[in-house]
Amino acid sequence: MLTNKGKYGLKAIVHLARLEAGETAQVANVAQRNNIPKKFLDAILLDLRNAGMLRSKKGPGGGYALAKPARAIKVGAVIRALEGPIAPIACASRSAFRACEDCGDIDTCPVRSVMSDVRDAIAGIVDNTTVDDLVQRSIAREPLHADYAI
Amino acid sequence: MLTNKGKYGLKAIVHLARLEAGETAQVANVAQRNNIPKKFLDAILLDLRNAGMLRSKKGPGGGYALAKPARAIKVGAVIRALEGPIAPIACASRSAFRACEDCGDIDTCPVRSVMSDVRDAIAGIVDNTTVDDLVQRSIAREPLHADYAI
DNA sequence: CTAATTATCTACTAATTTTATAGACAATAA
DNA sequence: TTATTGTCTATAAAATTAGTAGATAATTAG
Repeated sequence: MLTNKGKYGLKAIVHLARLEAGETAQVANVAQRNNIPKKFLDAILLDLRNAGMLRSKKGPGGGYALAKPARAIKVGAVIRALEGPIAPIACASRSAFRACEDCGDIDTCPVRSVMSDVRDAIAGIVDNTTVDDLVQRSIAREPLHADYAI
Repeated sequence: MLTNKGKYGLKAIVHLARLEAGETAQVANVAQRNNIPKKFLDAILLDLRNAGMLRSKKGPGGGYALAKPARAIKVGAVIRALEGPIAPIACASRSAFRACEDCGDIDTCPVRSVMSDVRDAIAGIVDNTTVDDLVQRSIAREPLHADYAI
């Protein structure tokens, strides 16, 4: 499940990725443009900054910007930074494995088996989609850039 | 995310799928063998019964059994019955679509775009894996049936 | 230096969801 | 008729999510 935190974070990072090179955006602006509670976004952007995806600057004219090219930021990294492991269940996680307390034998557990497949399927998407991919798709779908307008 | 409810439900239905043809199992037994709180499992099996996957019989000698062959029950159906839609976010759900309140334009939303892909990836696994598949995998991984024992 | 601006940090609260539990009721078999 | 087993309603504890309040720190402009 993607919580509001993850959703807001993805929207915000796409917003930042669409800025001109060198430009920054302030939290208040990103929040307003994307209908995100400002205080909540404060905490979210801080997480993404601490994860190395954003850089920030205080004071007048300050704000946030990507710390690296949008094509170098995977959607999976954003989600993991904000929501933790992507596996549907801890025993199927690669980065944060933990056995269930109720589980007799992890090797024969049918739930773990299918949930590991699900984990891999999710990773196959989020770790092969970058923030730049999202920007390009958004642009491609905006009315003025639709196919029939070419 | 798979909650305990979904995990317990999957374990229980696999348990029932491993019974002899015509045999039933009582909730108390399924609960004990799988380390599931009995009262919680009561509610779970009821959900699966109401979804048409299980049949039940009251009284002495009663219990639960599959309502159809294990190969006709998809993991996705079990999860949906117990946890609702599989999409990570409502706007990416096919069965229970709902727009986000904060979303300006659903057609260009980058979050919805990638989460739709994730939804399809998850469905690709859970809707192509049956309860019988889980049973077969469990059996194949049990020590006495391991490859080296052939 | 001062004042305005903007990010950072800590602490807290409210709402929602998950994870159950209690106990009465209904059906069935011996 | 009694013991057994599923069914149903109501409730509560625990955990997670979603936010808010308010002080602090850094930077810029004047």
